Formats: sequence, structure tokens, C-alpha cells
Amino acid sequence: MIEANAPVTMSDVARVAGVSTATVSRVVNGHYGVSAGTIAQVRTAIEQLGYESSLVASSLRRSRTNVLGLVAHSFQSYTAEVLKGVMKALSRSGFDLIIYANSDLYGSYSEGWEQRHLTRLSGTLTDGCIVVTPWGEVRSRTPVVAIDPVRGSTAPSVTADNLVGATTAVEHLLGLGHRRIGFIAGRDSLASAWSREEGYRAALTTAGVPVDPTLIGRGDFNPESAAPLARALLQRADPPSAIFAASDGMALKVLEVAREMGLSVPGDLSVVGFDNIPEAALTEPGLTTVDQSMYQLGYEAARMLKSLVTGEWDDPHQIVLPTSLVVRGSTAAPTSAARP
Amino acid sequence: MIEANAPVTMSDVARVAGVSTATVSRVVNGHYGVSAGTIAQVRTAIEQLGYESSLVASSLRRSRTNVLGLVAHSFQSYTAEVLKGVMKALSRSGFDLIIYANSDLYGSYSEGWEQRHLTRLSGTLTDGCIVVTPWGEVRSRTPVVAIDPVRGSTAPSVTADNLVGATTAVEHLLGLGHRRIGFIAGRDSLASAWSREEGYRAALTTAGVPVDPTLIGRGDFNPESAAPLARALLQRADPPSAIFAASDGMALKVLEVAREMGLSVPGDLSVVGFDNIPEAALTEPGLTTVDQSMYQLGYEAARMLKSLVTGEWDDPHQIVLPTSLVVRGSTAAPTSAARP
DNA sequence: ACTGCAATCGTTATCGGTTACGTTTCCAGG
DNA sequence: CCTGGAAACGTAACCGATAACGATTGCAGT
Repeated sequence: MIEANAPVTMSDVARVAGVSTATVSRVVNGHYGVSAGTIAQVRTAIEQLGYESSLVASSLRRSRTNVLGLVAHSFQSYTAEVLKGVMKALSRSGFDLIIYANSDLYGSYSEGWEQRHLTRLSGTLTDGCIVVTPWGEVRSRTPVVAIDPVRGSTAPSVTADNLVGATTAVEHLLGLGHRRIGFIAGRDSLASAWSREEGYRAALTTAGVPVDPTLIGRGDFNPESAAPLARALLQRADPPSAIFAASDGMALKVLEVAREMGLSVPGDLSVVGFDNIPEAALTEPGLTTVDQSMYQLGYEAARMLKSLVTGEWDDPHQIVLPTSLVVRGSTAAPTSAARP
Repeated sequence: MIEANAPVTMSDVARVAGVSTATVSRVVNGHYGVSAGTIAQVRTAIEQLGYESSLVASSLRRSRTNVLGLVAHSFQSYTAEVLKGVMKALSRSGFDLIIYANSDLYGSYSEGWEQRHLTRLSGTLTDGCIVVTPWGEVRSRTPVVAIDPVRGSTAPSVTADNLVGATTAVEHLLGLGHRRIGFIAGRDSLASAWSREEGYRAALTTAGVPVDPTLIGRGDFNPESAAPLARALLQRADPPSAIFAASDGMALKVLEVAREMGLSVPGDLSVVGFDNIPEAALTEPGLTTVDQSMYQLGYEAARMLKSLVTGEWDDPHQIVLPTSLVVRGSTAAPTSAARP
């Protein structure tokens, strides 16, 4: 079953072919300075032994590996969608991709995970990295592109137009007649979380609705963090008639809590999310949300990283992609009972 | 933007701490034989320099890395779902995950990709690997678990009950009154493709419907491969009233072709898929399909691999997971017009 | 025949970290 | 005061591959 055959190394090939490892290396990498006859010998030996060069060993010595890295904290729908876009951008580009994901999600070592992973890979293994929703700034020997960067970062990044997206979402609720709109915020350090909150405030203010701080719950994008916050909002004597959550994961949690509490959506409560993950379309009712094309985020990030690595780049280093509101069944006009 | 600060190596730490690299290594790995005072010095130096050990370098020498690998040919919804399950199983297990994906999907070098990737990683970087839908047998120094293995493989694997799943799907169509049922097969070398075809044949035979070989198209699970096959089937003088595709990706392509040809689904044509990828629920009409919980496949594969790597395992090495039929809008009774 | 240059190939240092082994230090026991 | 042995630490080989460099050979031009 588990064959314990020793790995075939370059020196094995060299021995069989009757040449030095240097020559084998030159043949493998298609370098100049090997006679046709020797090339044939080496190729035969490689074929015969089933030799494959070790990524690890070669990356240790080489500067370029033609491998890009992606590090992510957790691996939910969001990251999966991003990944599809990244793969698309890298398709037939000559760059392979290595994704590094740690197993301690939501675990003990949280702060600095991206730096840890990055240095582990970026030491020699990858030519550059994409970091998905970093929690802090990172330093690296090789180029790094952040998807959904930290607030105030000036490093290369790709992000959605969170401000406009959130504003549109809240305007949608206002347009339906909602006035008491709860908000569940995301992880504070992220630019996206901050912009979405700004959008929420801006839309209310523009509409002349005062912002009630007690209607704002502080989550961290982790769905679990939304449950107690939603419960707190909905158990009030004067509950909001709508809740805008800064991510779909959290919004879906709100739906769950509402169901538990016997509230009907959108009858008793309207819910809006942000992201448009695939699951948002599958719930009953479907979740109204802001689409930010995570696929596109991944695609653009990979494209940018490729350019940074190869050294040809002139576009701006901070890309902002448009968003669009997707209206589904989770939002409706508030019932009269819900109004003051 | 791109800081070109030289990476901090172990010898840097050693120099600052005034000890040898050997001692630093011992401290980092918590080995025996270092005085408390020296440990403190080294730790201080590590802290001060922000040192992180290089996965590449250490894996080259060490046998265990506590990193598991996953290699996949392409990266579509199927793989993404599997990945979520894998991550869940590895959560807080002490194993990190490295995913290796090549950029040449559907590209020039097809045959043997899994072996190539595997040897590149398995050389030293990972303690074991999961291979998603391998195209052939693989050999490796470290344990390998296949998800959706090749036909006839006796290596550790996790797969869905494709035979029963396919049988149920075709029985569903038969139950609706369909008699001319087309089939678009998957990649022949895979056990799953073979079982699904077997299920198709078995269901027809049991129902007393003769198997018409001209109604069987040979695809390869790649959605693109299904388009010409579907067109050929539907342009016949005597087209089938239903098509069962061996994967959702191909089934969705059938829907696309039907739309192009002006056929209504399920009015003129019923379509059934296999996999239940998220997209299957999003089309209009929704795709009737066989759910095989790719999440569960990933979860079980990771669990098995963990056990193989740590050497504690007693369960059978070949796991088969149940499937279930998910009926959506793409299937209905055939209209009289479609009957002979 | 000699020079000059390019082609060809082996030797060796190197990447960063691990570990077998050897050396030094230090203390307890005789 | 000497010895034994363990603890503490350094040295150097090593993992697999690459690349700078040097050495050798071949060949054309004069």
C-alpha cells in the first residue's frame, strides 16, 4: 500500500547517467553547455528512474521558483471563491500556486499568523504571496498583495468598494421604509470592516436618521461572533426592524437566531449581508446582500502579484473593485407592528 | 512598498545570542541539553530579530514536518468543497496544510500530473498527501489518500457510493416515465466514472429498458467536454427525453446547450447531474442531482491521512460514503410530444 | 603549429537548518 | 587529588539542488 521506496535524487540520476550532478541540473533546467549526446543519456536515466526535481531543494538554492503563495487564516466560502479567481489568473501563466493554511483556525495563536506563514513560505519557496484578510501589516523579502487589507495600509492590495456597497445596502433598507436599522460590524482592524461601518453611518446620516450606537454590535467577521450580538439586538424592548451584517457569514447567523426566536424573515425582520457567498442564495428566504465578487478579487490580486514578481507593472498598486446589491427574499418593507 | 530586507536566518540569531546554530536549533525545537540561561539568551535574540524558522530548510533535513499536502488538477467548485472538509478535519490537529495546484490546467502536460506534484512536495515538505481525482496510480515515500481514486486501485481512498447514486438518479428518471435516457460519461480511468456508468446501465436493465450505446457520450468530467456530446444527442432525429451527466459541471453545460437550442428544461428535456456543487442550486431551473458531500469526502480523507501519518489506524483503508438524490426543477415527466 | 574562443563538464561553495559526534565544563564520589 | 559521567555546547557532515568557477577539450582562423 504505502511504498517506502527511497526518493530518487539528482545524484542517483548522475550516477546512472555517468555524469556529475551539475550536468544533470543543466539538462533539467535546459541550460546552455551540454552536448546532445550527454543530454540524451541524462534524459534516459531520468526516464528510467522516474526522477522528479524536489521543489524544496531547488527553491533553497534558487532565487526564482515560479511558485506563488497564498496564505489565509481560515478556509470558508470566502477564501474558496477567491481561490478560484486566483487559479484562473494563474492558468497557463507558468506560475504554480502553493496555498498554506494553518490548522489552528480561531485557535490559540491568532495575532501574527500571516507573518508566520509568510516567512515560512517566502523564505525561499515562493516568489511572492497573496494574503487574504491579513490582521496586520506584514514584511517580506518577496512581493505581497493583500486582499482586503488592514486599515491604513499602503501596501499593494485589492479590495471591494466597501463604502459604496454598504451605503447602497442601507439605502435599500431605508427605501423600504426601515428606520431602526441594526448593524453588526466586522473585525475592526480591517479596512473593509471600517468602510462598511462608514457606509452604514453615511447612509443613515444622509437620510436624516440619527445613528444609534446601541444598535451597533461589534463582531469580527466570524459567524459565531454574530449570534450573541443578534440575540442582544432582537431581545430589546425596541428591536430594530432590519439588521445589516458586515458579512454574509454573520448575516446567515442572524437568520438562524431570528428563526430560533420565532421571528419571520422578512416579515418581522429584514436582513442584509455583504459578500454574496454561494450559500447566500441557498437559504430560505434568500439573503439580500452586497456582491463583491470574491472571484474577481482573487483574479486581480493574482494578476497584480504576477506583475510585481516579474517586475512589469504600471497600474496603481491599490485596486478597488465595484460592488452591486443583490436583492433576494430576506428584505421587505417593515410591517406596521414593527413601526413605532 | 516591497521591502527588500534580508531574511533573518538561524545563524543571525546564533550570532546575536553568541552561541552556535546548533544550540539555536535545539532551543527552537525544544530539545534537551541547553541551560536555562542560554535558552533565555536565544529566545531574546529570536524575539529581537523576529526570526521564523524556514519550512523549506527544516523540511529538507527533518523527516516530520507536521504539514500535510493536497494536490489537485484543477480548482473548481468540487475541489473547493473538498478543501473545506479537509480544513475542518485538520482544525486544531497540529497539522498544517499545503495545497499545490499547477497552473497548466487542461494544459499540455496532463498525464502524470499527480505524480509530478506529489514528488515535488512529498520529497521532504509534507508528511503525507491527499490527491483529488488522480488520473493514475502514484507512488510516494509518504502516505497518500486518494479522493475519487482510479479504477481498480487498492491504495487508501475515499469515494462516494457512485453505483447506488447513479442507479437512484436513473430510477428517478424512469419513475417519471422517461425511457430514452442519454448518458454523458466521465473520465474513463476513474472508478467514479465507471461506477456511475454501471449504475446507469443497471437501472435501465432492471427496468427492462435496453441500453442503447448510441445514447452514451464519452466525456471526461471537464464541463467543456460535454458540450459537443450534448449537442450530438439533442440534434438526433430521435433525441433522448432526459440526459444524465456524470458530473454537475457537465450537466450544467447540458442545460446551456439545451437553452442554446431553444429547448425548455424540464419541458422538452430533463437533466440530472452528479455531485451537488453549490452552483447546481443556483441555475434556473435548479439542477436535480446526486449529492455526494464533497465536504465529507475531504473530511474523511484528511482524517484517514492523519491516522496513516501518525501510524494509528484500524478502520478499513477504503471508505465509501453514501449519496442522496436531490430533486430540483430540471426533471419532470416527459411531454407526450417527446414520446415515440 | 599556434592562438583564441567557445563548448563542455566536473569541483566546490552555498542555501538554512538538523543532528551525529566530539569536546569542554563541572560536580559528585572515591 | 583524581576519576567518571552527565550536562552543555560547538564542529562539521549532511539534506538535494544550484551556480560560480576552473579545467579540459574541440575547432576555426591565421
